[in-house]
Amino acid sequence: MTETAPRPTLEAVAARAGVSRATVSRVVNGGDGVRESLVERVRQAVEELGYVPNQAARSLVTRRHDAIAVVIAEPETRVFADPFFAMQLRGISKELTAHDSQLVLLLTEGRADHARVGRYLAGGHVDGALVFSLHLDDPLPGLIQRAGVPTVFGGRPSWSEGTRATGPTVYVDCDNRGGAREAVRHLVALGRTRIAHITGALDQTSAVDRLDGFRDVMVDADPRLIVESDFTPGGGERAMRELLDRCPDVDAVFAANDLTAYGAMKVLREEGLRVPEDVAVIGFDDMLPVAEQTEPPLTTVRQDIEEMGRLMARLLLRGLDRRATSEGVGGAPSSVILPTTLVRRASA
Amino acid sequence: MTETAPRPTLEAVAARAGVSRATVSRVVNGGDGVRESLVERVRQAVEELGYVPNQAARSLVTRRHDAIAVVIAEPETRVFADPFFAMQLRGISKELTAHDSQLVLLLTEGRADHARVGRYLAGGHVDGALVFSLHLDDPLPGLIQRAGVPTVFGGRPSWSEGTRATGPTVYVDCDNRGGAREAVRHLVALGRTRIAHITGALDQTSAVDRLDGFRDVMVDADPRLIVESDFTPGGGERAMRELLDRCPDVDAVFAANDLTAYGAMKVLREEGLRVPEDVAVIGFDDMLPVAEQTEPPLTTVRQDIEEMGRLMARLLLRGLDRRATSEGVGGAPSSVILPTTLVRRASA
DNA sequence: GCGGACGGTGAGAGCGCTCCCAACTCGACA
DNA sequence: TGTCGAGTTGGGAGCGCTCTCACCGTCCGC
Repeated sequence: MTETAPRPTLEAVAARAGVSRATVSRVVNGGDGVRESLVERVRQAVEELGYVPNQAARSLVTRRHDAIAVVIAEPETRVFADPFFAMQLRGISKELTAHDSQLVLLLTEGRADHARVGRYLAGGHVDGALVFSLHLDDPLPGLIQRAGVPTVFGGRPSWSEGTRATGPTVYVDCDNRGGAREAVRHLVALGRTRIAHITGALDQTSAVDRLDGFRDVMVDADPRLIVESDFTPGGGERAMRELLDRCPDVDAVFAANDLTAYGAMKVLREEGLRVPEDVAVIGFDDMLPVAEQTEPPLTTVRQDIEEMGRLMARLLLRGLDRRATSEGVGGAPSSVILPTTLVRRASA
Repeated sequence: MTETAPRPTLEAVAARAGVSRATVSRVVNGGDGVRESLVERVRQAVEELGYVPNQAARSLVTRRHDAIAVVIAEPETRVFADPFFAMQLRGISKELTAHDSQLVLLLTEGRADHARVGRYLAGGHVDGALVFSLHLDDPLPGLIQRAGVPTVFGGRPSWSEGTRATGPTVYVDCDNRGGAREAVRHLVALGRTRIAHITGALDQTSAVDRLDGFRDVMVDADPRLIVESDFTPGGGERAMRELLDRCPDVDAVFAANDLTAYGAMKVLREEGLRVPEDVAVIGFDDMLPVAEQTEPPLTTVRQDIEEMGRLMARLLLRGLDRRATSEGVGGAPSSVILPTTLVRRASA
């Protein structure tokens, strides 16, 4: 347990370097407009005293924090089990690093956490927030809105159709519906007729949109061929069992994501059904560690998850810069929908 | 992109409630020693204005932040692929929530990140830090020490034998060496004679300690039976291949963790070797999602990872409270080594 | 040789909050 | 009736920093 020492202040550095506080501040923040010899002297004093600016004091006046919160409304167990988040974070992380901003990860699980995260955001610890994995009746957006923290959402929020009081909602998503359509059309093209869909968690728009895409193609699908699930491998297993139970004649499955497809394929194998001969399987996400490891390799809808993360961060940062400068340069950032592509491997 | 509104200050609330700033502050911080009627009036004013305290201003004077940083010195891809971290975070999270502190997760990957994280910690954003997954020549501890942030380490740091200038290092770890010994003894008891060890990343003390435990039992082990790896499934596969190549007569493997064991078993299966008949396998961690899913279920050394996380948080918080109050109450926290237990399943 | 422009520097206000201390109000008690 | 303390409340300093603005010397042009 390292012990704290009283930390030197600007004042101390100023005294040591024989200049004013203002000059030290200038040097610490870039050193523009300060004579070279003084810059050097101040730098040395900073070094000798081990001076580090007090962020609280700085933020108090600048109202900037050089930190961005990433809020994921899922319990740790799921966040860490799903490579999806890792990939988004990777993208975000890269972008923020380039902007010299710190990434602060906040996980929320349950009401109490929501309130705490709300307070954290409202308390002014960060300049903005990237919010993922919203659920339908999530109180989080409301809290964030009240907190007045600029936010970009990952995935289309449920209210995205309308406009909130505070202005347009900015989000980044992939073309869930279009991607789903393409996947199902592919199954149709393969001559499959009993095409099922294992949905994602339907309290999230991505799951709803993919389901809509499925229905776009299978206009009058047998309702028994649609099984609700939750984006997890375990959920995929349960759903597949139920599906086989209801419709033993199913010959294709479009799973809401790769993890679900993985679980489904596990059950198919256990039941002695061959993929793709007996049942063709398509996933969604193209999560490489999953999709390439399945037996057989998974046909899936690719979305560039890392790029989504990067884009979210970029939109947020651009929005922040915009308001910091002359408010209006370059136009307000708006939502982005990224395209998807069907990746054909062996499972369908 | 939600827009910011100018946020009300204490002053504004005070004016609205017709009291002084000091009184509002008292109410906001618990309301002790304020007449009930005033408390009510202030509460209402707070509500009406949507007042939220400015943390920067508060921290500036209290020097507290009610936030703890968790620093993991691994790239996102690994952090999110390894359930180990998820379980620790779960424990930490529970403990911090109970203490009403916010968990701030910082991942560092590479030099640049280290510097940024160092600055973040030194900048006084958090009250303390929990640091994981240190590597041998990590500059992080040095930076943290300079930052003067109270820290508890997860896993024994390499310098733990000595004492640093700033006082004793506090860490939480499990009995890696003892656990390893027990595992290997079990293999010996099973009558195995060609017992191999696939190590973890040897720039981490946990891997070194487990290797030492292996050697404690296999005093004059054939050096070819020790293969270096890196705690990942892929690494386990590669190591197992190399091992089979070097010593086709191997009849038992003690893997440095469950993920490695998983990779090794995959290779054994591919090579047509039966577990445990031909080769017995033992892992380390008892990571349930992995250990129970393998074919056959994995015999392994259990450590209570979640408890480790909880304990780390508790030690840190206790240390912080101690210094906040009369400095010395209850004695300085010291490191804790948790016991391990061998969990016998089918693989050995 | 003088006024003005200009780069460099310091003084000081103030960000929003906490907390010490003085002041003020009562009721109790002598 | 005067005094005292307990219980409340407000005033004001100050946390460490940034940023405006006034000031000071220099150097240029006329």
